[in-house]
Amino acid sequence: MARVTPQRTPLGSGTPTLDEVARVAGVSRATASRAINGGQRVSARAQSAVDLAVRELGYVPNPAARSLVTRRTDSIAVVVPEPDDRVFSDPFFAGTLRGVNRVLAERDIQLVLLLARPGASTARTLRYLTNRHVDGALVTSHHRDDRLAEHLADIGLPCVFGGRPWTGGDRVAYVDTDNTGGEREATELLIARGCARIGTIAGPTDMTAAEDRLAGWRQAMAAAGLSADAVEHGDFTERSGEAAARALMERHPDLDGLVVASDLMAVGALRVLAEMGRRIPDDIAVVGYDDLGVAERTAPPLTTVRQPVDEMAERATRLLLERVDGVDGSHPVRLIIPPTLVRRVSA
Amino acid sequence: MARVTPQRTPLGSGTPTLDEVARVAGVSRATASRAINGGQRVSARAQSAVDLAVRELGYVPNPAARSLVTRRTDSIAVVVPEPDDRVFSDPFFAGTLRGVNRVLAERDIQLVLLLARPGASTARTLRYLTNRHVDGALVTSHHRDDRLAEHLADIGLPCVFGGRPWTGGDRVAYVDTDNTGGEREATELLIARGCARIGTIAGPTDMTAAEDRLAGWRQAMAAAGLSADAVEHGDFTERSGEAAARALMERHPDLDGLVVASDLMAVGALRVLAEMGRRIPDDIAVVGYDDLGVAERTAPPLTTVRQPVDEMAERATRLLLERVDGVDGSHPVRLIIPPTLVRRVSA
DNA sequence: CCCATTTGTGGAAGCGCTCCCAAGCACTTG
DNA sequence: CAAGTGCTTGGGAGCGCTTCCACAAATGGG
Repeated sequence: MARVTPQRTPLGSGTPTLDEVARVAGVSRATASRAINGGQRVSARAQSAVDLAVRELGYVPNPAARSLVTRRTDSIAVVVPEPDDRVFSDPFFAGTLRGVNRVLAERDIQLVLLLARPGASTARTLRYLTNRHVDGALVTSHHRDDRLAEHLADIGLPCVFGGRPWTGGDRVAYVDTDNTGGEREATELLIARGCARIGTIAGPTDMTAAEDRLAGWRQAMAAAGLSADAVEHGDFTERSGEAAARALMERHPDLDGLVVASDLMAVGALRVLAEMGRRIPDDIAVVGYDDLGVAERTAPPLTTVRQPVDEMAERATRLLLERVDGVDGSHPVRLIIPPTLVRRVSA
Repeated sequence: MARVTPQRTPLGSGTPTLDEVARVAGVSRATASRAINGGQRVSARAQSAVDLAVRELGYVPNPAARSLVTRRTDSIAVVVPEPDDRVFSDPFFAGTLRGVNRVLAERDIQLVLLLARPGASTARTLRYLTNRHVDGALVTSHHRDDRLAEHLADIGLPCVFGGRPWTGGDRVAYVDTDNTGGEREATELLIARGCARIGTIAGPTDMTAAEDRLAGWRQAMAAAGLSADAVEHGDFTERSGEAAARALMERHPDLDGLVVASDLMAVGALRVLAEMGRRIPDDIAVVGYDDLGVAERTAPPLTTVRQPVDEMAERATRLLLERVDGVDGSHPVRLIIPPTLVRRVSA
């Protein structure tokens, strides 16, 4: 890590320091510091003198100096081990970021976005976290191979996972939704409406949420005594949903029900089904997963399983902040938020 | 800003410091520091001793301490004065983040995402930047009212804007694309193919990109002697495109050409036109703007103006890093990247 | 009215790091 | 052989801040 141009500015000239505030306010640096940080054990007189000086000088504390001694950075990382377009275009990500941001805004904590390309830069990400550049980490969209959970547990950085990690789930806290139950319920809906040949478009095999949903589909199918052989995998994108639907319908033209592990993939599937002239839901009923905006705008509107992403993100963030504050040692809490089936037209 | 639980860990126990590295390597702290930071003026012997000690101890430098003296944080902020879903679901944002990240990855600089709700938290954002928590700022998607450009120029933080700011454009650097020229060209295409009644769905009136595109449309219309009265505004979302198209077609049912200021809005417009039974491009030709993935998947594929978002973001980031490195004082550079017309089916 | 408490204050000691500077050293060179 | 040259090296100062600690001043109870 070659550093560049030190450019050691004198600074005595520009930015005011705590010393100057103290001098202007006519108190010691210690008192000024106390007054600025919550004002415990500070007389009203001193407090207002400091306040005035701060305003007058336009003083802002130097975060590096502060965090050097407090050992806090007042920022947390959101780790996304997947910087492809996929992440950004997925409303799941948007919702997560929104939820996180809402909580952080309350407390004046900043968000550092760590986009780690799988493989190469995982090391970099890990180094950054090990450095304690941030007070904690929120990991989202992790895959089987990045052993992030274990690594983070090893370095002892407060962290919370969005979604159950593959391994190390017993060592880190995570917030998840009942993917299995949700998809089971979705499948049961199709069964209840009389579908007999139900296929599924599952998500990537290296993500727990996808595998859990697939398991839910399997459970419902087994319970109804239906054969669970019509499975195709996508990667949660619309395009992959198209491809999967095409493959599925080719192998199983008799399908009258389709359980899709994400709304985006369902959009692709709907398009393919429309092309093939299948009427929905009469010829084939379709149910998606997510309900993050797209489901209500498809043709026809998509019956789907809603996961409360905002809430999950919010809960995860609060959990993380608690651990950062040291409220709870490092007990690996897990929080499961229930999904809800949302009925529209497609099933 | 009340701080929480100081939890002053002794640290002498846990994380190794430079002192310990120096002791283990049998050199002074100064030499150890030099060895770690690029190894200028360090003998091979000392260098390898330090390297060994670092590895052995698992030493990672404390970023706060380092940045306290170097006055650098090795991180930059991406400021998004608009944390709505809009930002996230817009491929423009995704492309920007991708471009930025690509450049930062080369240099081990981190990305702090500053989502500022318009109004309230702008102050917070500004404070964060004033604090010099980051070495520089990249501002994207700014609106007329956040006087971010002036503020940033005032506090003297290195910054680059993505898109020309409303005011203060003479005080800050920015990277933009020729929105006016791009939309003019798009309009000329419609005129060339024989359209005589051309309407436009413009973007929000408080964004320069949107206004520039509208100006381009006007220029082309004026040059062709056509009346430029069929204008409707959206906010770059699909939904607003729908509404605008509906309104436009109601007021001007005779339209045979439509210039839309974003592909997302064009998607909405296409849907409305299809509902109305208009054939595209025969009854009405449509041209979009962006070409960031959606245009090639519409029905029919959308003729559009491509803005090279990735490149713009990359250039902007490089420009920012130059200013952070102090290569260029604060000369308000501006960089204009040309758009290109991409012909598909819709026009 | 004195002593025990509470409350407010400032001095000073660092937090871990970088970097200036002067000194040390092994060589050249005149 | 003395003086100059270039490269390494470590001492030490200091970045701006928080917080421990000791002390002074105010308060209150017996």
